[in-house]
Amino acid sequence: MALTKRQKEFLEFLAGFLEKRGYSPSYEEIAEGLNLASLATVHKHILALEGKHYLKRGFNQSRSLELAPKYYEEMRQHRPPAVEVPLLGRIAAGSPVEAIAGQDSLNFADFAADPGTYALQVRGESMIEDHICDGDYVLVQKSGDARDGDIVVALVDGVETTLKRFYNEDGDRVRLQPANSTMQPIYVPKQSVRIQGKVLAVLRKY
Amino acid sequence: MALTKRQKEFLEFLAGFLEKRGYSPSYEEIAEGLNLASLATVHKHILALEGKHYLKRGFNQSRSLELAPKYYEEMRQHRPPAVEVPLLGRIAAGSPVEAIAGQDSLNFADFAADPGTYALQVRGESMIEDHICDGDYVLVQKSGDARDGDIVVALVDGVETTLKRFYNEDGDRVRLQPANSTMQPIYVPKQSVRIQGKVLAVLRKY
DNA sequence: TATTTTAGGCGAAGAAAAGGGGAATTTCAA
DNA sequence: TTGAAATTCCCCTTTTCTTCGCCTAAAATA
Repeated sequence: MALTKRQKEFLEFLAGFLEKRGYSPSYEEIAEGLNLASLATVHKHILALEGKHYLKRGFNQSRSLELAPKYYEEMRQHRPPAVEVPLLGRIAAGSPVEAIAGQDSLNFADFAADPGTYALQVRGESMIEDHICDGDYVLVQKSGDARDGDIVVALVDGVETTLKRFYNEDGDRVRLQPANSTMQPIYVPKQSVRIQGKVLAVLRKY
Repeated sequence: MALTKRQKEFLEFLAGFLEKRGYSPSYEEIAEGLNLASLATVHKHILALEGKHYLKRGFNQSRSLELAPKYYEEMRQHRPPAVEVPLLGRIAAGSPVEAIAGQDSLNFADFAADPGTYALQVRGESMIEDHICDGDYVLVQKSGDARDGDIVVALVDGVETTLKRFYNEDGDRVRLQPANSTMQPIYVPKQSVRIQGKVLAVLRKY
């Protein structure tokens, strides 16, 4: 059972009211919101939408309108091309899977929410102690600056691009710290390093 | 029962309308969208497509057109829900970004391509030497069996669920190997372990 | 090749939903 | 008890769907 134009407007008004005010509107308020002169019309819309299972209500109860699950399902479908997988819980060695309260899916769209996000594939072992391995992908958000401890993509002297942890040092210098005890940190003047982005996430495919 | 050219156009228009507006178009609107002068023609198309099970509708009901499951099945290959980020190249310590030939974007849909894919958040350090850390998410593909060396979600004795590397051993036993030298491998008879899935990917958010 | 079927199309008339209104009535909770 | 809110009844207009002929071209069939 599909929605009509007006019914969709009705639901959107209701969703907005619920969202903003936290409680159900009265018929009077709905009539006002939708430019209707008669409460009978409001009532009819409610009966229709209840019949289509888009909303629930209590009979003869004031301000008892609720959006039904069907509404939310449909809104999720139509809106973002969300690629998501169910997030079932947490797993640890030797214990059953714990369920996670609240969040119940992992949405990839979150990772690419910012239009300036891009990916790089990592070469080498320079971040191995941060558990970023050869072949992993890093999702990088374009950003001109970084805070201490951020993992950044840095352009040094206009030629070398490296993946390192970023730290401010005394005397207008910065330290670019690899996460590999066999490698030395790089100390460079602030002016000769440009932060191209911060690592938001790491992705590894097997 | 295959679609004709015009019928395909019809469905595509309908899908577009539904997607954008969130409700079904009227015959009038369809006629306009497809450059038809008569509502009778629209009606005929609808009857034809209903007969072929590509859409559902309510008799005599306004704006009640819905795409049937058959439509989505058939259009699946046409619909990459493309949440993707550009993949700019490879990065290594001390060298410029190399461009990657061929692949130039990282598509998240690939990770969840199989409908049985789910995510788990990792607790603890038992896979730390495989660079899977506390808090990381693993994407798991449901699968009853595993090959030696796969990282699997295994249910042992019907109670314990663990994340381990899987190896077949002599004598109808399997070894579940943590990637942490402080922890011991588990040896169990094949019958008392059930593989719930294989880890396809690891995801870490900062 | 002649004939029938089918997809696609046009217009207009008729019928049923959907949308809307006014006013009286019932309900519920304060 | 009383007022605010929900429900009902009856009526109206507009929108939308359905049906009935009638047409052409292409495809299938005899």
